Amino acid sequence: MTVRTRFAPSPTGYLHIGGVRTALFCWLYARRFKGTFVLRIEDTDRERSTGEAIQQILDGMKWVGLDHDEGPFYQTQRFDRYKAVLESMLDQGTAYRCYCSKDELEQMRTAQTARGEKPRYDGRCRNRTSAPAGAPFVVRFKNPLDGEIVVEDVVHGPVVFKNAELDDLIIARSDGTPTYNFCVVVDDMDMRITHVIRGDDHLNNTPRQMNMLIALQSPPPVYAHLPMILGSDGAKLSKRHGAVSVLQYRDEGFLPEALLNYLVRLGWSHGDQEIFSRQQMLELFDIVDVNKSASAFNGEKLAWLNQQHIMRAQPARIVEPLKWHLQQLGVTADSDAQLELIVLAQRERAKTIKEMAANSVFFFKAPAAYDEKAVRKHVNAEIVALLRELSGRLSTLTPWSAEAIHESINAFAVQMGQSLGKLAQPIRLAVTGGAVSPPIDATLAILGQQQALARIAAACDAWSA
RNA sequence: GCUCCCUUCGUCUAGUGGCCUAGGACAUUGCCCUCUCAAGGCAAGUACACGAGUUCGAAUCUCGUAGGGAGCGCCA
Repeated sequence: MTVRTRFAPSPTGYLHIGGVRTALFCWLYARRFKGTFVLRIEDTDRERSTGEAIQQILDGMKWVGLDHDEGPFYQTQRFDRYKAVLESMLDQGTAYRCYCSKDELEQMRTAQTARGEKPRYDGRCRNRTSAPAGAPFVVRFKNPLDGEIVVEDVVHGPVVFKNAELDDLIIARSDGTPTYNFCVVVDDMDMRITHVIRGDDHLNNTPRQMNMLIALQSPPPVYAHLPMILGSDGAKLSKRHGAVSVLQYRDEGFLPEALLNYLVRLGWSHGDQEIFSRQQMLELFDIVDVNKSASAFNGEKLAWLNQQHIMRAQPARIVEPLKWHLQQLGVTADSDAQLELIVLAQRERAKTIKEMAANSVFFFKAPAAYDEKAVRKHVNAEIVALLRELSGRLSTLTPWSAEAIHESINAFAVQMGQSLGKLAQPIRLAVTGGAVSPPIDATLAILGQQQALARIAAACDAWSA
């Protein structure tokens, strides 16, 4: 039997972290076992589903690189099929028409709640023989009255439900449209899904779905209910901490591989290993290693992982996103070769590509001003004189490489009886305007001889005035 | 309220009866390295929710308690 998994978001909002984690586990499991990953859009709620949300989900999935083999399938395009299954269930007596009004149901529920019972449908239309002519009705699934149904969940182990606890759920509304739990069952059956991997907020739906599958004489799939992801405060994920569109992480300068690495470690681990490439996740992931408890989202660890991935990536990999972030800051960079050098120089001092871009603007724009506090600390007349002299030497330096620059400055410092630090900081101020940058030799090398010398000269002039 | 699920450092986790005076990672603090900032290295503090039981021995098994979460819609 080949593995078939599915990710089935409902397009009522953007694709967020929780959704991506679910998708990731489905995708990983399918890929790991050479199976098929199906994407299905659950858009039966026409009120809340939007085309924009669908596009967002597709874009998000694409960005993180979770590619599907089949789909996307849309439930709204399968209504005929649902209708057919509905009819056959009615015919076979595994479903029945219920004529109870919403008011009647509401009364029933309040009465039950008042008695301290779980609100549920009491099955009063279950054995109805006469149908009120022309009255509106819903269709309910005829759930078994007694016995037990056990969900053999891969992450939770066996979970037992008494059928008596389950009521007859509505599978078609009075307007004839099918409801979620029913569509899921028909879809999973039709799409021959072998492993249903989803959030554990669905665990309570599972026994009903299994009962329907049994009624349809279709063997239930394997279930794996994933623990939830909580916000950083331990409460439900909200916009404050993570429940934003996954695409926002792209815009904040995160690498998709870092995000996936972070997410895969929420509820899953492989010994003490923290950093996983996409390839390693694929080789090591198994749903049976997933743990049961919910986990809190931690942005700091995500940021750390992001930096780790930035540092490990081929510099060329970072060039495109870096360009994009620079563009956002009004800088157009065209030399990929130079950008690769910038990545090399900056990657251990930026947690995100956005931050890297912000730290790198000076390579493209001469400083408009100099950090006053730093100038006071590092610059005086003597230093300016030294810089002018050093500048003269650097003007004849060839090749203009980091090594050569380092040697030249070092030799000059020794000759003048100065420490390298005494000289490096003022040079840094002159060329960047601030007190922080990559090593001064690399910084000057990337800047280019002409630009570096021009900036030093300009600074000396400014500081002499 | 009822049903179901969950419970190891602040956070993510290792751990499946003796290797645990509980390991790793993020974060925090200190030190080292050092031209700045980082990165890196080293070190420190911090956890088995609680209570019974089983056992020679329990973070690991059982039961109870507490706390947290989910579900109980003509939403998905």
